[in-house]
Amino acid sequence: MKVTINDVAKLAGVSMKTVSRVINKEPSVRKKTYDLVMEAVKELNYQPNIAARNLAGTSSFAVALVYDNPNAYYVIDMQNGVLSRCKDEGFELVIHPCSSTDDQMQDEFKTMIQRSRLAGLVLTPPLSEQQNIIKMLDEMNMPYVRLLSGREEQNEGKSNCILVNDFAAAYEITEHLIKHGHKNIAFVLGDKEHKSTTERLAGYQQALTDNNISFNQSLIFEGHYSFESGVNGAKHLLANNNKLGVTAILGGNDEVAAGALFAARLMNIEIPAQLSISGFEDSPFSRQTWPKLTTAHQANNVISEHAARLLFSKARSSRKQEKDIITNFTPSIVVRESTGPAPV
Amino acid sequence: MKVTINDVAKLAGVSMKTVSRVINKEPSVRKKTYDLVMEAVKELNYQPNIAARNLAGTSSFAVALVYDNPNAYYVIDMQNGVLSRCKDEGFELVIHPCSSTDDQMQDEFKTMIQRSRLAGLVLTPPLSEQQNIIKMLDEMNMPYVRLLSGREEQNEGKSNCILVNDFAAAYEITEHLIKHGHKNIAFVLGDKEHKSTTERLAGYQQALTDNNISFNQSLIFEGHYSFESGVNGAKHLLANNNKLGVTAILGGNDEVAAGALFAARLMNIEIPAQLSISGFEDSPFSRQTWPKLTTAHQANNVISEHAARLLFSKARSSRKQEKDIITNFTPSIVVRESTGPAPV
DNA sequence: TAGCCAATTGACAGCGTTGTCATTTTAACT
DNA sequence: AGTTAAAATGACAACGCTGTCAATTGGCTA
Repeated sequence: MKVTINDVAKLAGVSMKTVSRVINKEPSVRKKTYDLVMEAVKELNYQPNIAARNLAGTSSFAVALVYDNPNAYYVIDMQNGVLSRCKDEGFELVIHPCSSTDDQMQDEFKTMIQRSRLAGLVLTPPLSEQQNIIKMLDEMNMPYVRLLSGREEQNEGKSNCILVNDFAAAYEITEHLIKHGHKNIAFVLGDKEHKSTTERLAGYQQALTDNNISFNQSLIFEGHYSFESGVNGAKHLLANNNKLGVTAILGGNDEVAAGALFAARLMNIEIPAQLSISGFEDSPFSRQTWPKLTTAHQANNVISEHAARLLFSKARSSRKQEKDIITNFTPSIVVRESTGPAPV
Repeated sequence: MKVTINDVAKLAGVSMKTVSRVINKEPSVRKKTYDLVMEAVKELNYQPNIAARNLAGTSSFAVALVYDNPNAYYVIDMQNGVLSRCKDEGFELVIHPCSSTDDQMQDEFKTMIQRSRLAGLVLTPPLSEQQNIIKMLDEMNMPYVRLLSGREEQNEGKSNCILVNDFAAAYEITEHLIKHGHKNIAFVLGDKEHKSTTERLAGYQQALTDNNISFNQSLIFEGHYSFESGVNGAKHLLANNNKLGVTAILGGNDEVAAGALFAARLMNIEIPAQLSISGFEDSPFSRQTWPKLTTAHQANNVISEHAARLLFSKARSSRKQEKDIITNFTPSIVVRESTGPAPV
């Protein structure tokens, strides 16, 4: 029942170590030997024992995904992306949800790392922005990859980051609206603690500036990344029979946009005839509203898969200090039914 | 940096094996010795090495959660529930999303099991209903716990199941509506392949029967567990200026209900004044609609935690064949703003 | 053909824990 | 105090693999 590396070695007529070399894709194995071993592996349907590999080897075969995010869609995408890479590379995935506001979090985090003997970690926002965490990992000499909201050109002192260019996404969406004749474009922001919020706001402002539209603070609603916040924000912005003359609303993310959409409906405002609404992230949420949301597609599963790939390469070549790698992802706008020409 | 069981043993002045006994909460360790060891453990901040435990021990310290469910909220709840138990018990969690329709699924599944050397698995619907999977696990003699939709009294040939009583939930919601004067209660069903769908329908029918309301097939819309299906279902049921005289709609789950809600709004139907709507599951979804949905609360994180607990106890006492344990969870109705008295 | 270096392969110890079984200690009896 | 069984503890091998380093092989030059 249980097939060990020794069984394979015997069948192939080589030593255990050679089988090990083949399994681990080490160089300096003759092609002929390689084939011989692989044949035996297939014949016996040999499955390497992860525990033994972790124990014996100097490096481990597990990575952790750390998150503190209430958005289930986001988390699932992240997991699936990392997981698909893990499968290919024979790694295990340890998921570690946590609360960044919890005092004990850091200790617990450390415990988890020590227990699991990780090859590395993937950090998602907002944890990826937390300096104490980064510092701890550096001290432990533990490889990690961070997912951050940011622009490539701003990369100062950052290393091993995957940047999501929320600035560009917001710019593009705003420009899309401007091209459709919108001038009074409101924005229901997400949590201000999140870098993505400030980046999206900045992109929005830049687009206005580049199109000679002056920024109007009263069109900005400081909210949260939630449906309710979208409802409240839209209600506020459209108050008094739309005194402000808002013709478009950017939602901080899709949930916020969905909330805004709902509030507008309650006020008997036609979407997109009377009001355009857009979100960010292209979560399933944006397809569960009606009309469907124009949003900025952010391929979280692709991004997380990339993060995992980066982490693996980093973990493997731990001796030669790789250059600090930065990868840039720019969401692309997806135009659906919730945006249209500005009403005349 | 790295603290082993040997370090603890030396500090405590006992053998490694005794430390091992303490760590594993084995009996036959004197209280005094126990305290001594625990003190040393704390002083050194000793963390047992999972890989070594898995390798050396006869049983392993990892369980898998297997799912094939597009509902992100559901999956996250399941994960968190199992995970919290894992943390307490020092187990690792391996997550295994898969596609039950995929041909290769079963092979891949088997590979995963062999690689990970699991203590057991938690199976969620619809995989938990698939006989080929169950059979395979039985043949492999691999412990598992199944989450199923069903009623305790129906338990035939089932073992180690956690039953969610969707029948009772539907009954309760239907009765709630009947008590509020509703007679023409429509139902937008979920996927008919899911046991939960037939169970919910049966509960609905029983409640009608018990209250002398005849079942009307035209009030049933066979849909899917999706927002869009809810929209379509409601449109269909309320067509022709509500020819059928529907005063309430049950959504197959919260997503479906949210869709129905949206469709109703589009038709300028006031909720709940003119139409009551309810869902199932009490996912965050039900709080992201407006008005918030009346639904049947199903504590998935509690359920999954319970499943994990059951699995651990099963995995530990593998020799004595425990009696086939069945646990029953009955969702409880949560009345929010989407239901009210029937219009007169 | 011998000689030499690099490429390839193998022998063996050891990773940190637990299972087995032997040994010691304790408690409970004569 | 002496005996005995039970409880508590310890010594040591083993889990399945990889790192180290030594041994072997092959290819090439002289």
